[in-house]
Amino acid sequence: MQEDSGNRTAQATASNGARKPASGTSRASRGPSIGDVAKAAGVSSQTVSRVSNGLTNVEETTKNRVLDAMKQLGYRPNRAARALKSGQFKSIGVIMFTLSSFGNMRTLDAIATAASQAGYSVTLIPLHDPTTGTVSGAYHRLREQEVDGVVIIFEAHLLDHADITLPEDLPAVVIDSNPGSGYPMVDTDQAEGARFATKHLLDLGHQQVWHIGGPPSSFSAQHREESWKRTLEDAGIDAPPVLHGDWSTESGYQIGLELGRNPDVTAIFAANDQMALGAMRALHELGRAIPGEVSIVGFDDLEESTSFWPPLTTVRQDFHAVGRLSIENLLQQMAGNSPVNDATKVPTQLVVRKSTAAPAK
Amino acid sequence: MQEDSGNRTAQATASNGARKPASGTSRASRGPSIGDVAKAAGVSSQTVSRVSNGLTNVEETTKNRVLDAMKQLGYRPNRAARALKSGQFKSIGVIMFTLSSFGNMRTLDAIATAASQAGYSVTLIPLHDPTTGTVSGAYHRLREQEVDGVVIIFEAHLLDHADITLPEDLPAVVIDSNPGSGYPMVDTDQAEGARFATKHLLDLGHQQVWHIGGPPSSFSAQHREESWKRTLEDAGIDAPPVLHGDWSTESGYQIGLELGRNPDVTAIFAANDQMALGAMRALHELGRAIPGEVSIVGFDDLEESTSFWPPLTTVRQDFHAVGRLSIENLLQQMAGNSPVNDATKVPTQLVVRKSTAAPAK
DNA sequence: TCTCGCTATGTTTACGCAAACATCTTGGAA
DNA sequence: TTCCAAGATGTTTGCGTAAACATAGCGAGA
Repeated sequence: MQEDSGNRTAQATASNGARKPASGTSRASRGPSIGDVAKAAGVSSQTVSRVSNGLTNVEETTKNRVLDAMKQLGYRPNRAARALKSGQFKSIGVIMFTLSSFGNMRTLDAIATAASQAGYSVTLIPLHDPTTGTVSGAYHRLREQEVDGVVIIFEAHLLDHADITLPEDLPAVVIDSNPGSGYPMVDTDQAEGARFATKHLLDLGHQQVWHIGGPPSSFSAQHREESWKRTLEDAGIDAPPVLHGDWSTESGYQIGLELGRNPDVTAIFAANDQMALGAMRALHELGRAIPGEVSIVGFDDLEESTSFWPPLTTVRQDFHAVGRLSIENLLQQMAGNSPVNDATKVPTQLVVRKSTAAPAK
Repeated sequence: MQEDSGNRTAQATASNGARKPASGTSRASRGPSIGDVAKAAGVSSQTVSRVSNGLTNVEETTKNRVLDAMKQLGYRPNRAARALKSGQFKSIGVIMFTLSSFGNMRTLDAIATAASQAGYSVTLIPLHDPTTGTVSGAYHRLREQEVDGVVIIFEAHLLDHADITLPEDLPAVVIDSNPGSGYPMVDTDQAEGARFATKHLLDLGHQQVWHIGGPPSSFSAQHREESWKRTLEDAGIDAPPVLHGDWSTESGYQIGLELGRNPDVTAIFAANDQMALGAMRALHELGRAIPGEVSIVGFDDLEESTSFWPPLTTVRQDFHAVGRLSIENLLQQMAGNSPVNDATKVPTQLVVRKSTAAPAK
């Protein structure tokens, strides 16, 4: 029912096909070209091009004739040809080590939306092995793929290790990096969020706030930790030692076990919701009431966090804004505007639920 | 240092350039072309092409000379030109309505990995508004973007509504659809997973298993529900009415409240982990012990599920395999092999944790 | 009436690459 | 020694598009 319709245009290819798929060139039954449309409409190909690009200097009737021909033939401009001619690819690359984190995913979602609204497609460049070799491979691939700009989503220490150098004329935006990276940066205001969380616990009357940190190699984690520490110090409190997890619930669980055994611990700020969840599990197992004996605050605001037991007080990140602003910045750069070198910070929001309360006296 | 090298070939363009960045064509300071490399190496461009494509019939010394020249000039092949010439784009499109679901994101991750290993890039086609217009817009964009194949990740009823018709010669694979869609399908073996979950509860001694279903429009949800029902019937049990959520924790919570008030309910199978989580929260609030009074099983196995309170017994989906197999199928099709019309089912695995136990007598 | 100047349209060309074909070299068989 | 086969390399060509450059047509002002 759908296999005998192949004889539409060409006779140049009339004799091949039947044999075997050959090297791989065969199946590209190309669609109608600008020339086919021109022939059908009885105009020159240049006129078709003008219509296709929305130029105004085409007479109404001619234009309609061309449009009809396009529709009839199902014409679609060939991006490859366009890119070759114009040197632009209308594509934005996203370099990332993993999609599997909640934040990255949401950010990517926003990036894809914003990019597609601006007429750009998004090409994924996954990097799974953070070694020099792999990253430079990705760099190469980037060049090959000829994107017009890139968004780099990963923790900047990997960037450093990787010794990645993007083509100097390639617009780039970095997410979750340090400000000194040389690229414009867009990120959640980590410091603000951590301050909100810490202050919330302090305001409830806790004398001390313990911290479950993210991996020290992560700039997000560093910023949250620094801000937590500074907030305590501003309140005249010496910060207790930090226990570092790796963002996973499991690491949060282990650290929660440790903290939970210490009766002095009444307030915990975890660097993300998953570690907070793990810690809550540990506290449950130890029989420590939340928030009766121990209060806990997370960071991220996962969709699930509202249904954790108890529902988790946390800091909401606006990943959507991060993604959107990244693209805006990138588009600016691509438009040739001065390289925007500032660090855009996206505000956070404290979401108070049931995992925090005043300490028992 | 790199701005006075423009007199390379033409004189037709000799006088432009200096003025202003103009419309937007400017910044594409194109890299070296195959011709530049050829000149530098003192060979013909065709020889460079041969080296670039790994053809064997080039003498070792020549090859090295070309390679050196490539490295020195930082040459990278231009994909657009290659695509234009060959009719292939070395790119796979992924059509999806939302990235924000756990499964989709894991699947996408696997797709990106598998595709890049095969030398393909991945282009995202986000669809946020499931109306006919939007989808057909996406279809058009697809054509424009000239991908060599597409993976469609969304619930198939949207496909139906959208009345999407992919170009008939465009290889496609559908995930989470019904087998009759006309496209090869790859999906988790939903029926098996639901059977595992239901049977697990039955085996523990529960006389009845209630079900929190996903939205009826989702094929995954349908399959899970059907299989749950069949499993009960095979055990000689009449299935109770199904309560349908929308996959969210909130909907699980609402349904959990309802089920929890019914003292007859001792075993629940939720169609995903998030609804299971919501239901558990409801049960906690109602003071019903898990698993003492009520056992509950989820579906998905989120990373977090192991730290839910109590840790959730659930059915693990192998999203990675789904993604990988999709790409494998697509590559097969693109290689011109017979259209693989079967439905590939990826096995599931029951992960028993602490949310299930034998019913109290 | 003629010419200038604008708009609508057509023609040529090059973007970078790689098939297809042409040519040159080399070594071995007759 | 002559000639040919096979491999190495060069030349031509066209993929689809859109700038750059022609040309044709038509109205307005002198």
